[in-house]
Amino acid sequence: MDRDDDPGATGGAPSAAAPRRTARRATGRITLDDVARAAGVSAITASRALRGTRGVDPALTERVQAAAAQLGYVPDPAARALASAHSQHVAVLIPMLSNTLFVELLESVQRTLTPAGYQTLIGVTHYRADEEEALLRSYLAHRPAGLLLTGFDRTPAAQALVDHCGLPCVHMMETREAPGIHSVGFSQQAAGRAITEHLLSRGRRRIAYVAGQMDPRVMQRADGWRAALRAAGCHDPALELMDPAPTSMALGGRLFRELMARHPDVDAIFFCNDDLAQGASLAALRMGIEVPRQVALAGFNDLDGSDQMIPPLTSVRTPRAEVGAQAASLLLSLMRGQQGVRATVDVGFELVVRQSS
Amino acid sequence: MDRDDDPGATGGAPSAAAPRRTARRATGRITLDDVARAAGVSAITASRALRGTRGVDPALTERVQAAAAQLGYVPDPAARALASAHSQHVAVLIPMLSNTLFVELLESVQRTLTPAGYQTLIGVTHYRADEEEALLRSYLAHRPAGLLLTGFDRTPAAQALVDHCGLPCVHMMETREAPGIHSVGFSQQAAGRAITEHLLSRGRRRIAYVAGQMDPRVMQRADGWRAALRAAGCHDPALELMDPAPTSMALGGRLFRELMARHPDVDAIFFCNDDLAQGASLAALRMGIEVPRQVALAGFNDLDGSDQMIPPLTSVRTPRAEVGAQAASLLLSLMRGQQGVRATVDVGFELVVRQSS
DNA sequence: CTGAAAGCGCTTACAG
DNA sequence: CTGAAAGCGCTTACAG
Repeated sequence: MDRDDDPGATGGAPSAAAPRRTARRATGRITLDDVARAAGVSAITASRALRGTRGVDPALTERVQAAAAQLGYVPDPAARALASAHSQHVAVLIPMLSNTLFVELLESVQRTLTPAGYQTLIGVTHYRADEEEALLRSYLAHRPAGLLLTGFDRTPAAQALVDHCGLPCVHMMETREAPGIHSVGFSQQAAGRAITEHLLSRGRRRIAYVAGQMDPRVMQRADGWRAALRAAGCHDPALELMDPAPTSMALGGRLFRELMARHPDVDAIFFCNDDLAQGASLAALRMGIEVPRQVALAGFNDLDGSDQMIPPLTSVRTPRAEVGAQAASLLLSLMRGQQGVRATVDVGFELVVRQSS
Repeated sequence: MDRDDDPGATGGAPSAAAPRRTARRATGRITLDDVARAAGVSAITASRALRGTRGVDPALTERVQAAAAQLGYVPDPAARALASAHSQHVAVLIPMLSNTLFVELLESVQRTLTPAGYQTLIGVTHYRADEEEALLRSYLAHRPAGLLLTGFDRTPAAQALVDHCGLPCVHMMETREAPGIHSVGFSQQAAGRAITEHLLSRGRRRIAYVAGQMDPRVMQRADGWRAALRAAGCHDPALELMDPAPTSMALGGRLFRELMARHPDVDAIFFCNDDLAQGASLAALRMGIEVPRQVALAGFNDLDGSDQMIPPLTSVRTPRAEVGAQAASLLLSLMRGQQGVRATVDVGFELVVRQSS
């Protein structure tokens, strides 16, 4: 029996046989109660039907879904997080967005996580341990369902937060075999070594390493460069040129000029990132330094434009999209409590030899 | 009197003179109640003290803050959002992160919003109206405190969501004078016109417009280009070359070759974004086409590397950091309910004339 | 200036 | 397979 004069009825909410339990909330928001009432079930059944919990009568599920759709019901993430102690957020911490590498990584992560119903909280650390710690603290308060971190280097406090939060966590870009640690990446050291060995195979002996940013992975590539040169008996520490500034084409040009002025006998340069190598390539062109005749150039990450340089740049293609996709799906498995997932995924890398070397 | 055998006491919570009202929560989380108890005040007073609501005894405020610090209390954003109907989130919707323009815009937004206690929810729309609408719907469910949108073009449904959510909203990158609308940007049309007039002033008459992405602002720049050429009596619609693909150096090279093959008499090109112009510059170099003698090149946004090109590229410097900072502080004013804020802020643009034109 | 009560909108055990 | 009760951790009125 429908009482149209019911003072609690504010508008044409579809009234099923179910009794009106409360008047429309003060906020005006359409709630689970509204849906349950419209479907003629209890709130908890509506909740289960909407979340796809198994063990609900299919007929009821259908009725609830129809009611939700008709009312335009959108679950309140805050209420859900408060009640269940977990949000549908995944916190993703990356060092910098101005390096397109991380933009591609992020896009790939989202392509996997979004369809699975998770929302990414993007945090940019600017390569600063203190910023990462602050972000972690703030994001953890939001009770995310999982964590996606870049690399392994962080403050002890940040590490403690990660260790004690009890949340599934996957590390990206580097790999590390350790109990309870999940990671997707490749060996930065091996990649640095491989490109240096390529330059050695071209007969180069005075091979420099030029880097910006100096983050952990840049240092690991330096290790690879050093190891290859030591093995070949031609390592010269003076040919290591590092600058803490973020990488850019402008910085690449500047460091190239600096290096060539100081060591005119350098016959090859390995840059920690392609933007540096691109800037160097243009500087060489301006300075009349022939590439690769006088000096061979090699970059890292194979970014947009490297194949457009004159001559086209040799680089290392790093599968960041693959890293993002695999890290995200590994995290999904962990968040779903699946057993027997792989702890470490090495996606490898690929030398892209072009005319600059 | 402290009863150490109290079965509700699970662990060494600092027990002040205040009575234990409830046992420690099942979740183990440190709550406002814990802080209030430790400080010997009620939960609501602790809440007010921590939020800085005026009208709390300074002595109490100090005691509460000390207790919170000592216990390592972190407010629960979900509970706060649920109770107050507003989170400390600001949803920021941008089209793409692979265009560094938006990365810089975003960084600038965060530099203003983060210190003010707001957290940015970054949403990337990929220039797709349907993705923007979905993001809006999802973010609105999180009850953000404010909205930062890129431009004005969206689906009617998305527009309705923005209109009816009643949330403060600032539009970025473009400006529009309309009642109730807040925007920070500059005239894309005027910028397109200015750079074209510059090329005209150099004596060029066969001036092409080459663009990728074809988003609304790219089209507005096209309008400016068209207007300038019409005014000069030398507009040729055949010299408008647009491609829906995202801009990149590779695309710039391809479009340049295509244009020069089809219209060898072109004597200047205005590119909608610098990455296209950079790719074209390198293509010209490879093809032996002299810049600017045979064809002048001009880009847009003055991105990293444009001053490294051979010759250095003429461009339009767009103050995206300024846009981000001003948009964020305008939004802050609106969220704080301040009256008499400026509805429209035009931050202008600047021609950067280098040797390519 | 301070507090007791109610409620925000969900989900988690616990019953049946 | 379904539901009534309690509770998640805060803040909003409403009193005093």
